[in-house]
Amino acid sequence: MTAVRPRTRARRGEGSKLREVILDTAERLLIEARDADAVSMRAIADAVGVTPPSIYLHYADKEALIRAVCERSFAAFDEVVERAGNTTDDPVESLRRRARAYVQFGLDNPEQYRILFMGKAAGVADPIDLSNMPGSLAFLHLVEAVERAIGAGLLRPGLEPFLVATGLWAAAHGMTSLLISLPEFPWPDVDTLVDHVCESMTYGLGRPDQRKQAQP
Amino acid sequence: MTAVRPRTRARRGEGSKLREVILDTAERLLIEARDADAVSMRAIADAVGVTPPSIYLHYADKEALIRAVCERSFAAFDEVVERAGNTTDDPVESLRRRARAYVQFGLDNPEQYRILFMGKAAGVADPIDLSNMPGSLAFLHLVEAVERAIGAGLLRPGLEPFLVATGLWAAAHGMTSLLISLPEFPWPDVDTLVDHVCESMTYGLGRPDQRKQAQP
DNA sequence: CTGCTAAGTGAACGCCGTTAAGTGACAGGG
DNA sequence: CCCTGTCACTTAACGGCGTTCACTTAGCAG
Repeated sequence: MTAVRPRTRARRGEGSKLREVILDTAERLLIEARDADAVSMRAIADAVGVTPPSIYLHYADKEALIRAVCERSFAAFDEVVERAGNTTDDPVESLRRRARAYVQFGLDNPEQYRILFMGKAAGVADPIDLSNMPGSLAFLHLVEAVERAIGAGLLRPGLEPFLVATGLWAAAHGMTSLLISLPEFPWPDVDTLVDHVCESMTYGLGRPDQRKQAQP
Repeated sequence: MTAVRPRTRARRGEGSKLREVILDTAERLLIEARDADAVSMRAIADAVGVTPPSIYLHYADKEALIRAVCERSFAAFDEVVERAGNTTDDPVESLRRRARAYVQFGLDNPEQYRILFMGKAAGVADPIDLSNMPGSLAFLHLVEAVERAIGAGLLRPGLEPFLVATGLWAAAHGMTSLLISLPEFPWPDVDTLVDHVCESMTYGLGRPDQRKQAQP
């Protein structure tokens, strides 16, 4: 019962203003409910002050609306991570700051993160367009950051940047994902965890003197 | 249309046999649909050969039934990972084999994994009982495996086994989770990825000579 | 055979996402 | 000033969902 039909009809040619209002409202309800299934089209329509079919004038279906919400939330994702990475000149420290920013951003937008990165796989019928995903650009920038670290001689030469970036992404995502889905686990402090994992991946958990072989 | 009411009423005292039949059927439909939402109680009842209310004689609600399916699928999880870890005497190699087994088990039971480890956080009202989760025992065993590796002098002394185990878990989960949710990403071969991440976490991505400091 | 009770069924409730058809207001032309 | 087209929306409904309640039927003990 947030706003029950106070809305006045839009003027001619301004029908698409409703699109924005719906998006804002859906985002608010999604954040409040922390669960897309618990946000019904009817509830969104009610909160906007409109009837349910009006939503379909602007969004094909519920999934499209929810995805629009998530994509807008994550529009700033790449930029935030990039900015965090650019606060230092040390390419390895930069990677650590990127990881921190990644995890924090996910935790700040948990349901959106869950829908975008932890949802059910798209069917073979309508596969996700990876290139349009908000995270794609961020991943490309991560690959570049890895290349800089290798180029600076701080990571082992010969490492494949793509493979390294994929591994770093998986590690950051793993922390984010588990923190979102299993909050009752006795997690250490988030930054402690992120720093530990970055430290592990940079310097290794193994004793240097026990090192068997360093692959190229 | 898999089996439309061929079922004969159970004998007296054997009502709980239906419980197992429902569980088997729900598991089958869940695997087929790869999506719990797409498996309706009515569809399960139909496939069993029974009416929907009968399910509620054995399971409180749909969530309880689906969770029962997932928990049964993951009953063998800890054992599988342990067995994989016990195929070598080298404690570090053992960790790598555990990671491989973890990821593979998740990929073999993707929807169950997604529900158990990538679901929405339980509300504050009814928090998940972590100690009863199938993964809890596996995590404890992972902590022990880490302790053995430290005890054998293969990992840096002074490392906190719990923190290390949490980081390894996050890394393994991150790969599993992303592989499940974003199959259209150009993933490297799964074992290549797992091995790379394990290698990174063991020996580090950094050049040994560039090492700054080794935290205790 | 009778009666008890376990093992189900039938029918309904209120919700959901979605669609087809209808309506009313407003801008522009005559 | 009124007519008319069309844009912005509503009304009403469909089929499906999880779930509940009242009811019935079938197997067994006595």
